[in-house]
Amino acid sequence: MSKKTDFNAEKFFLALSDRTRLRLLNLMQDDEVCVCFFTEVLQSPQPTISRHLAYLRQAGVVNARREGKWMHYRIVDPPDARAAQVFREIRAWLSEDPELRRDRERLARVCCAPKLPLALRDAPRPLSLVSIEKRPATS
Amino acid sequence: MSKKTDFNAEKFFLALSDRTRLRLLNLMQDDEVCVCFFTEVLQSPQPTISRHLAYLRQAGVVNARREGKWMHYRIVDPPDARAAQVFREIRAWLSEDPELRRDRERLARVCCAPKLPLALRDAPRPLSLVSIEKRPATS
DNA sequence: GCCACATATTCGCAAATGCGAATATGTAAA
DNA sequence: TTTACATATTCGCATTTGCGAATATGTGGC
Repeated sequence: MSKKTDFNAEKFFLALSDRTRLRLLNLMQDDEVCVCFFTEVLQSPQPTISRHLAYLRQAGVVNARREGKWMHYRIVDPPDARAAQVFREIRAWLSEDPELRRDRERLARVCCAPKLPLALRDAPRPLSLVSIEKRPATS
Repeated sequence: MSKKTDFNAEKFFLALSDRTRLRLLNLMQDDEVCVCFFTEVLQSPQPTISRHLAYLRQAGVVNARREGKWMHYRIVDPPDARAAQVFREIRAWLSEDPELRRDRERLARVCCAPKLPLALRDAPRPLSLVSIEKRPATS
């Protein structure tokens, strides 16, 4: 029904006009992220997260990739060059927001914690955080 | 109830998530513009235009200035420097949209027309267009 | 004061949205 | 195929939004 190319500005801004969705995008800043980490970091029910991710997908600002049972979401740049530039600047702007900063820290903490919350024992971690996690101890 | 400084991103994006409001902002690109021209160019009922302008005002993206019976609206940059940068880029991006281009042309035509539509005989024109209008004939 | 005019706000209602609860789908493993 | 688990979608329902119609407000001129 809708083609890849029907990216429009109103839909784009509507996707960004909700705090939950901004928080989700913020967590994908550096990497694709598995849905289970979104629910853990935002402390929101899974259907809520899923619905907001669907919203972002339909607006064309994220892609989903399946890996076994897990779904990874990543930011995708809009086809139009100026729109892509705008989107990058928006992300840079938002990343300074205090709550969003805390969210990213929380994601890092959750991923690197030696004792993961029960549900996340085998969940695939965001790549950038895995590399931190696997860094040899400074001893 | 709400202070000048409570500019937030969600509200900002929500303000931009509607075609009518994007068209309004686009018409203010170069100058402040009188409400009567908005209704003329967009061909929408006055209360609709007024409501959307109020929306933009509450989001902190435009200011209103009264001049006698007329109200002039102009774009105002957000207090945060990065937000302001983002807003400028957004406007540059949008100004390439075909419909928005046509709207600006239509505004120029309406303002410069020797026979103004009945209601706009005495309406104050946007400054940049007035200067075009008053340019001496090339004869 | 009254009137005319530009713009803003209110009101009522139809349509859209958001959310929790329940259910469905897709995948892996036994 | 059955089970378990991660994620997506559907369903009801309460809340919000958008719009036209009507009305209110602010201003200038008489």
